[in-house]
Amino acid sequence: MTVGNRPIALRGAAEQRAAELRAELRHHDHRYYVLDTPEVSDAHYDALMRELAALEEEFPELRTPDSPTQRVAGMPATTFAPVTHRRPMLSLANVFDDGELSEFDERVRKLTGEAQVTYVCEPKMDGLAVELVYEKGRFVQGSTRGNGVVGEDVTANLRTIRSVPLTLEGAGLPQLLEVRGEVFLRTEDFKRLNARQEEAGDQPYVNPRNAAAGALRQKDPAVTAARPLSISFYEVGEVDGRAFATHWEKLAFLRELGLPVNPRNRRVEGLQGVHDAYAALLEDRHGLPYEVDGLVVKVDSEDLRLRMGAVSKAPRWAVAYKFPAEEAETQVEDIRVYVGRTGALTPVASLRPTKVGGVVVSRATLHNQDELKRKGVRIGDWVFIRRAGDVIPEVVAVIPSRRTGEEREFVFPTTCPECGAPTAREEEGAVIRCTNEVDCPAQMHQQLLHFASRNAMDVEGLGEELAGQLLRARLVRTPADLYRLSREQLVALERMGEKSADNLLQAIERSKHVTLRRFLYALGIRQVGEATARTLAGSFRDVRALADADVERLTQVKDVGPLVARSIHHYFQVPTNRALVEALLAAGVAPTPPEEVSGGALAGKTVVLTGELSAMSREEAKAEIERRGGKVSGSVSRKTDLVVAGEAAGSKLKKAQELGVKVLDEQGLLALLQGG
DNA sequence: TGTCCTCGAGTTCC
DNA sequence: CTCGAGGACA
Repeated sequence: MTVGNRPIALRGAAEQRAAELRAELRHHDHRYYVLDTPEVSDAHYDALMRELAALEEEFPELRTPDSPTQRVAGMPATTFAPVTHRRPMLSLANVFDDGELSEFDERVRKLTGEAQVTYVCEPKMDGLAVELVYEKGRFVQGSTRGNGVVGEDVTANLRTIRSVPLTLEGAGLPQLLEVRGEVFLRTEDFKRLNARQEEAGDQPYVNPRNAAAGALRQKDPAVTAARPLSISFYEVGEVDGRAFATHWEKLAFLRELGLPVNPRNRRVEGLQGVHDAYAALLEDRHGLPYEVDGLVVKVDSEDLRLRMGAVSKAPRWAVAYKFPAEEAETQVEDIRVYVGRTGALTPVASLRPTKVGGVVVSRATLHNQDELKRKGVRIGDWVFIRRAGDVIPEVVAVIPSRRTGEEREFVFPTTCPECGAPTAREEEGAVIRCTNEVDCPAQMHQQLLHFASRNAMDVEGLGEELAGQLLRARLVRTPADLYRLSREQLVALERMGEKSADNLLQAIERSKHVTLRRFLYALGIRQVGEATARTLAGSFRDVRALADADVERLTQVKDVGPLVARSIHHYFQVPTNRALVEALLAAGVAPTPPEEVSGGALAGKTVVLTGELSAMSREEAKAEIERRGGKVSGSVSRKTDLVVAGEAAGSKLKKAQELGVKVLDEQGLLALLQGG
């Protein structure tokens, strides 16, 4: 027996799945709209909705009037007065890739009979849609979208938004004007708000949109006022005595009235124009001061819009082209502890591999014990993860409602997982360390890698894998042993040919000629990074002199305070460290003190490099600047004399412009280096 | 004493 | 890149 041409069993399964999906979607709607505490990401919600829509497409008899697919979204809360929109506030259909966008464009052209359509592209700000009503130019009522037909009266809260004009100016104001826009939190304001939440001991918000939703739904407008919401307008609803031929005209009208309109809106021609706008926005996405989750594409001509109309919940003439999700949820399969160069124990979550922000993420750091405790992550937990731009993936929050009771609390080890030595927490410090200063294999491994790294001794070819092999084969215990390696010993290692062995030996040999600053940095003394190593090299000019210096003498060095001084002094008090230095010197490592530079072209200047340089690497540029007496620093401040901005320079360039610091491009730098 | 500026350290993926 | 904290300086 079949229904239509499908076996009944299949239909039965579909029916059951549809019921499950509906129940789940309703649950999430409640969490999201009523409780303001969503427990799944938008991407997850979208996926459920799409699955349900697909099922209903295939089995139309399953499409019930109360299905979540049949209404816009959400439900009115009980705490605010209901407002019925004069015209329903529709939501937008989503597309997720080029193919789906092309289908949209094709549909538009077919329905309108046009060969090419003009579109308006607007950044889709991640916030909440609202409608504001102006009567004779006075702001009289504001409401949320709600379910699209009935929303909530949030007039008092909207009044607290500084960029919402309470009265409109200008000649020929309409008697009645409805405007629609998005309420959102700027990224900066979001961070500040969350910092305050945490200080007050409250749960931080997962993202700016939820924070904005929370702020808008405050019963006390004073609380809303303390949360600096922003607004951007993009549509006109009901309006008296004013007709618009295009959407672009409408946006201009809004702007003339003094209503904020996004300056990134673009009017483009055809599909290609939309593609370009999308690519450009995606590129700038993280430079914008607010979160954007896609591009809204609207047919510009009002006439064409009328001819196209709307389907049940969304207009046919517009679509939201979504960016790849930067948030996802996944399960914590395990929590492991890694031991770093300084012995710091770092808990890392092993995640079920999940695609987020375009890449598959399988690990995320939990930083330290405090962080772990604050987030309350347990093994087996479902968590929100987020990866914005090039930023390292992070666990944002646990999703408590997905707990089954099977989750295990993670117990921070009291002994080092690598060497078994007891672990200890430093006074006032957040990190827990392995107390074995001498022969913890993990620390030895990391120290060896650090010693050989590019900015230290620069032993090319000595990476993660090889360092491990050398240690395991007991060919190397300290960095000094590198200088005793023979060709025979190396060739005996797995995956090590004669050519590779020779290359490595050469690299090791080359590293004997090293500057004192690199040498000091390579030792891995705690609190001594590249910058401190440089000042120490200039001040002492000899390792043994540094090793013999007492705390008082060390403190006299610029940028060295009591803590750094004690750390250096302590390092040379440990006999094995002292022995290491002597062994290195005996092996032929000959650190050279820096040349005295005086009166170079950049003497005494602080320079910051940002962006991508093409003619030289960052390291080369740094060396050239230093040779002329300049100092290269990592962050821009008022004390910075010059910022060199290469290709695709980001936040540092912006900061330089804000502070009025002199900026040069790469050409400018080259000219300066040559001239000097 | 408080504020600003830097530096060190840790980290993920390709 | 970000966080936290050391160090300089007013």
